[in-house]
Amino acid sequence: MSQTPEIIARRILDVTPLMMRVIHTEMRSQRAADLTVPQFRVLLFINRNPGCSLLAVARSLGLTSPTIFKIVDGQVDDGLVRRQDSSQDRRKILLTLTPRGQDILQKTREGTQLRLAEIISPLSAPEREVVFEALGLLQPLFLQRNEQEKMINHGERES
Amino acid sequence: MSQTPEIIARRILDVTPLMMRVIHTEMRSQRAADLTVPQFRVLLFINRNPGCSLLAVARSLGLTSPTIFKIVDGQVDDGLVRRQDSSQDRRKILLTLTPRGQDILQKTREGTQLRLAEIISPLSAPEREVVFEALGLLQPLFLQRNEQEKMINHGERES
DNA sequence: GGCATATAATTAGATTAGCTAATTATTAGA
DNA sequence: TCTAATAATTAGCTAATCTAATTATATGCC
Repeated sequence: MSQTPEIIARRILDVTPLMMRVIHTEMRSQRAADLTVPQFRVLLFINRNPGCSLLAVARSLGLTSPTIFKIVDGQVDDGLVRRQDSSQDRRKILLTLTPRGQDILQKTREGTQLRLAEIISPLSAPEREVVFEALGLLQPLFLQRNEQEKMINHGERES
Repeated sequence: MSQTPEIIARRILDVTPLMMRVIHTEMRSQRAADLTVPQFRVLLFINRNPGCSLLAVARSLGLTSPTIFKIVDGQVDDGLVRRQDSSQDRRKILLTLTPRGQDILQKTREGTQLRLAEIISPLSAPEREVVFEALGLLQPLFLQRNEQEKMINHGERES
């Protein structure tokens, strides 16, 4: 018998905050790096998009520029991110990771991934298959949803 | 071919913050109720376990008692939760929802669940089955992990 | 029965993340 | 050129989270 979308939604609502909480905790316990989840996500984005603007980060994470500003500001102080003025458009800044930022990003990613891997290790191979497939199904749906919301908030601009 | 726990972990790390972000946004957009995610989860638990203690809420959500205390305190002020002394154990308090709390919980749950249901509506019935099963597999693992962490924290304070 | 210890709620104080609104500098356009 | 829009920033607020400490009560051991 098939589960309705409502039942699935209910379960998403139960489980997602729980997972998020654990991810938070695991990430903090990475002694070397000690990044929070938003900090980690900012580093990830800058790593994938070197030379991006602050606003680009904000849009991609679905947050506002003051929020990203604060996070990036702390990361510049910590020597993880470099902020340069743009010569093309002097209103903009260009964000890149410092070597230290790259290093810490990689360590945190590896560490947190390892802890999560431990947590899910009781799953059998077929069960892992199910989880993998499920997350693969959910990801594009939620990505798309985020995009839609940004459109609504910012009007219809292209990045 | 089987996915390794590391691959699954990576995917959890990609998808969970994304889902969380959408849940947050959807929940805030419920104009009638305007609950945050943690507030919502607290109400949910008290609704399922009327007369529970503060610590029971904290444990079940994987948070500390001061955190829950603050949330509940606000909800008592807002007339959503009732706090009574326990006659059996006078250290404890008994938490129940007020009618207003029940009402707001139901409205928010319906609203947010409906939005989530919309988001996942592109999934086919078998795909929904996969998602449902996957979340059912993950939930106990992450719940258990939360419990373990509390143990560890307690233990380290003594040593 | 009385003291040591454990447990439950709370308080205090700090940090991080998030928001909106306002400000400043710069670019673009009518 | 003067006005609009855009990018970064600042200011000031709220919420959620933590650890550490405090208070009240219960439990268990001698």
